[in-house]
Amino acid sequence: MKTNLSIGKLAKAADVGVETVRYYQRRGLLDTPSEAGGMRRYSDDHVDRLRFIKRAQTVGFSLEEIADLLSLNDNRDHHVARQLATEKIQDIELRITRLGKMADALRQLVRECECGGEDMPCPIIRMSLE
Amino acid sequence: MKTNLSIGKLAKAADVGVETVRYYQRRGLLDTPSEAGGMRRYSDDHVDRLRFIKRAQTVGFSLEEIADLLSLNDNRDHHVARQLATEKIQDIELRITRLGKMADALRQLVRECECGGEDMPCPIIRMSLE
DNA sequence: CTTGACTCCGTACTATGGTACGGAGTTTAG
DNA sequence: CTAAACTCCGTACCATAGTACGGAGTCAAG
Repeated sequence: MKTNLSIGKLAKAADVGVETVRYYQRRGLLDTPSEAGGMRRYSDDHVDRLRFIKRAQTVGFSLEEIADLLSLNDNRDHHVARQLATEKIQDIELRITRLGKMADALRQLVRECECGGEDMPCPIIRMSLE
Repeated sequence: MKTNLSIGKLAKAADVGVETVRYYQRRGLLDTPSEAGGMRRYSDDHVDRLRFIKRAQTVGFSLEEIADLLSLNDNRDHHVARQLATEKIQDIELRITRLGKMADALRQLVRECECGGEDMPCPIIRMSLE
């Protein structure tokens, strides 16, 4: 496990800005290691955590929801964690379903284009959603 | 096809605020019907479009990206539409993969909780993402 | 035919998720 | 050992996606 990253190295490794790291610390999403003589030092775990946050964002979770997800990982109270996790699984499955339908609609659109069908409005919106 | 909705009825049907409808109009996501004597009238198509926007947002698309998606539907230039659609399909598939992995990790977490394993940090973050 | 709800439009404010800036101290490469 | 690059922290600013407000006009139920 590589450790001893400066905040700059951490940010680069996770492909975020230094200011973003600090912002997440302020929001409580990332812990702030104690200063070992002037500068704080970070580890691979911090990199993973940052990457997780970024990925979760791209699939539509807010920082608050992400904090929930992260708390599952951190939480020693497994009863609460299980409850929360179960809710989040439902939520994620719904999102997957929606995305799947969007992709289907787009594939349909592409097929129609290939068949050269002109002037018909392509039906992305009118898909039987949810 | 039900038509002749007032903006208030439209908003209620799509479960958004009236101001949100106007905002989407300003952003060009929804057309603004011409006033038929003082008030604008909306149809079911507008309801569908609003619902589509909302769903797309919950799975992580910005209004700008949603405008792209909607333009696919509206676009008569099928060559461009096909190109754009293909890109979006890739994008959506990536999101689905990520969500699937998150769900897997959460299911794993739930299993561990059920087995009563205590004190081990549950591995949501350290999943082989992407 | 009035009165309360609704519409129109413009402008202003809000919350979220950052990004930029600046001054003082620290570290590290040459 | 010095100069550039980096760190720390606070505060200010920014974009996105709305939400609220207010005045003037419109519509519809009693």
